[in-house]
This record gives sequence, structure tokens and C-alpha cells, in this order.
Amino acid sequence: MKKTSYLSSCGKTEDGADFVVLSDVPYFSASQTFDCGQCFRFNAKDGGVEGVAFGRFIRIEQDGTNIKLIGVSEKEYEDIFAAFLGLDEDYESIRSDIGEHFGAYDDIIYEAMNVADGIRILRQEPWEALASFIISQNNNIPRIKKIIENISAGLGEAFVGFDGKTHYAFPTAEAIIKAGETGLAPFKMGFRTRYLLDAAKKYIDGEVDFARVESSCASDAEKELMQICGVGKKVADCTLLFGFHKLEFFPVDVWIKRVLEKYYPNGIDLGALGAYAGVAQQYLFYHERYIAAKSGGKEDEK
DNA sequence: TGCCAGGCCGAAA
DNA sequence: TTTCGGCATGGC
Repeated sequence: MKKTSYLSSCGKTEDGADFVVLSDVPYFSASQTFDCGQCFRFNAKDGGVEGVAFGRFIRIEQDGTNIKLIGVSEKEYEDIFAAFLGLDEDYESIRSDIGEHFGAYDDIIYEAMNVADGIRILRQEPWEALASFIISQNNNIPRIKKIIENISAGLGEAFVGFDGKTHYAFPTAEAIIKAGETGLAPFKMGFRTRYLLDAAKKYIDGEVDFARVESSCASDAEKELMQICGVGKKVADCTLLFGFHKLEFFPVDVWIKRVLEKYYPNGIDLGALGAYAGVAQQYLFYHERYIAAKSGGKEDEK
């Protein structure tokens, strides 16, 4: 049975921070969900995961299927963070659908679903997802995170989190445009700077219309985003998957190319992977990186 | 030190 | 239409 609210209690900490407690949440791991390269603003800290989303600083503490969200009120949980964390999706049936579509090719999907069984696709803000994946191209995750933190601190709106410290929202497109090429130079984004500027301009003037992206069919949504200079198929697909929560998109990056060559040597029909191909993509991506990390960062010979 | 990174652009074939 | 060099920068 589909269950979308796991809220069991809420209240305030000794320091006066709002919190909510969720219980019996299946298929959710905060560490996996925030360590699979879909989101760049959260980090593991003191046994939990912390970061900024929707202009708020939140902390996630997890003990098995019980989760505590600190810095989140009951209303914010219902309005924003249940969806942000993907807790409004039924992963039991999603996983079953993935098995039906990928299992016919190779059993690797079951291994990946097992290793990465706590990943949920987040529902991030579309502009932030677009900008983040523009920055991600031909770049490594630690540096992507660093650049995003730096532009947030430099151009994002400051606010005080429940921990009493100053945090920064992701910069708006207006702030990016206002900074211009000169203002963006200190962040050392290299050739990505003009891509980010083009995205901000086209987003603000409506040339790329997010409402149209939202309501379009898959190929039209992709085309709409690819009008931006610096947005190819991969960046568009990541934006659609992680920012617009279109779970059918299956972004193919260097890691996934490797996975496809390794486990699906006879090819796979990328156009018929089902409504949740993007979730499967994250399972496979996480699994492959997990293997690489275990073998000392070196891949097996092909 | 050199290779590579959640790619894309633009020119050449 | 496909292929391929170049791109800014820094993590490892």
C-alpha cells in the first residue's frame, strides 16, 4: 500500500529549533541519497547529513527506518520537505517496475538495487538543478561542491540557520546575471561561466520556459532546456530528473557509459526503460562508484 | 606530474 | 550526420 506521510511527531529542540520525526520509512538512506551525486549542497556531519535546500538549513538524523529532520516544522515538512526527500513516492512499486524493465537484460540491476536500496530521487528546485549540472560538466564532484558553495556564499541570500550560523541560499538567476562575467570570475568556473550566464538569461526572459518544460513530453522538455548554450542531453536529462522529478529520464554520463558497456554488452533500448528509468540510473551509478571506491578507485580491466 | 572529471561546442570530414 | 580537438580548473 502506498504511504506518503510517515510523520509520527514534531516539536522543538532545547535550542528552539523545529523538528519532525518520521517512522517506518522504507527504502530511504540519508547518506546514500545525498552521496549519489544528485545534489551538491549536503554533507555528512556528526553522524547525520546537513545542508541547504529551499532556503533553509536542515539536518537529517537517521536510525534505521526512523528519521529526524531538524530545522523543519510540521508545515514545512508537509509543504516542502516530504516531496524534496522523495517521500511521496511509492518505492515498492517503483522497484518492481525497474526489475521488470532492467531485469530482462542482466541481473546487475538487482545487485545495484540491493547495494543502493536507500536512494531516493530528490525533488530539487529546477533552477538550482539546472545551474548545478551546468557547473558539473567535465568536472569532479568535490570541485563541483566547492564551486557551488562558493557561489552560494558569494551571491546567495544569507540567513541564519537553526544552528545559529549563517548559511546561504543558492543564488537566484537574477543574482547570476547581476554578477556578470566579471563578478563570476572569482569562482573559477572556467568555460562554464558563460553557460551559466546564458542559462540565467534565458530563464529570466522566458526564452526557456520552466512551465513549458514541466508540462511537455519528454523530447520537447529536453529540447526546451537544450536551447541553452552549454546544456546538452546529459545536463538536460539530469535537470529533468533531479529538478523536475521526471523519473523516466536516464542520464548517460561517463559512469553510466561504463556500466552499459560492462553489463549490457548487447545494448539496451534506452527508449523503453519504463517510467522509473532515472531511479534505476541512480542505483547503477551508485553501485558502480561503490565498486570503484572499494577497488581503490581503480576500475577493473575491461 | 599527468590523468581525469556526472560534457558541450564548433569545425571538419 | 558523426567525429574529434579544445576547453578552465583542480582533485587525486
